[in-house]
Amino acid sequence: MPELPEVETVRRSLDKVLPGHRVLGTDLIWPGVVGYPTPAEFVQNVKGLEFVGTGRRGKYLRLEMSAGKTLVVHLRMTGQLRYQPESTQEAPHTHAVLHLDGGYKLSYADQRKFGRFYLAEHDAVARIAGMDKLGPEPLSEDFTVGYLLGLANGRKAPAKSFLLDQRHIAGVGNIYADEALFRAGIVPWRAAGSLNDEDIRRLHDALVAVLKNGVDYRGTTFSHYVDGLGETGAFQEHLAVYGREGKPCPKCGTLLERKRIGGRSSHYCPKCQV
DNA sequence: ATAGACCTGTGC
DNA sequence: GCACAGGTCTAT
Repeated sequence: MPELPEVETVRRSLDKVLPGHRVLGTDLIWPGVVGYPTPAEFVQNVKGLEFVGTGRRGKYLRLEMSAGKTLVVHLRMTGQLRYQPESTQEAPHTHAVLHLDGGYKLSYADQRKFGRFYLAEHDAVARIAGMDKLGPEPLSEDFTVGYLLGLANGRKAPAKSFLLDQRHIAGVGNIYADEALFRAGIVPWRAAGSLNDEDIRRLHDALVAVLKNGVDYRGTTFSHYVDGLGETGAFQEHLAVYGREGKPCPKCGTLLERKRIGGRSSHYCPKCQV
C-alpha cells in the first residue's frame, strides 16, 4: 500500500486525534510485528507513554511519545493503523492493539505481515528502523532539479528503478513512479544517466506534482489502504497509467501497456513516453 | 541486475 | 494452478 502520499495522509489523520492519549497496555496478537526491541520489551516500554506528536520520513511514520521515545511504523504493503473506539470490532489480520485512555485504541492490521513497529529513543530509532539512508524528502526544498541532475548522471539503472531507490528520493513507490514517468514522457526502462537536463527537469516537476496531487486526494486505495481513521483515499480515480494496462491513454488514446522493470510492474503509454 | 524471501489473498 | 499485489532485504 502506502507510499509517501498515503503515509502522509495517515500521519495527518492521526495527528488530529492521537496526541494527549496515553498507552494503558498492548495486546500483541502476532509478536512478529515488533521489529525492535523484543516483543516483551516493547509491551513493557510502551506502557504509560503518551503520544505527543507525529512525523514522517519517506514511507516511515513517526509517532513521537513522552520520555523521549518514538514509535516508528512502516506499513509496507498492506498495513493499516487505525484509531478507533475500544468498542470497535477488530478487523481481520489484526496483529497489535494499543489500548489508550479515554476509551480509544490504536489497532494494527496487516494481511501480509510485512509491516513493522520500532520503539526506541528519539535519536536512535531512525537507525534501528533502517531509515538512516533515506534520500531527501521530495516535497521539501532539499529536492531540487540540480540534485536530481547530479544523482542521475552516469547511472545505468532504468529510470523506474532509479526513482524507487529510497536512498535517492524518500517515499516514492510503484504507483507514483509510474505516474511521474508518464507525466514526464519518459519510458520506465530509459537509463537514468541518459536523461538530458530537460528530461530531468520534467521528471522533477512531474514527481513533485504527482506526489502533491496524491496527498491532496488523500492517497490511492486499491484494496487495503485506509488512513488513521479508516477512510479510503481517492487518487485511484485520477491515475493516468497505474493499473490501467489495456485502457486508453488519457492523453492520446493509445492502449496503455505494462512491462516488468527491475522486478516491478511498470505501466506506460507506448506513444507518449520515449 | 535479477531472483528469492518474507506472507496472505484475489482473480483469471 | 498460476500470476500478481502499494515494500524492502539478502544472496547470487
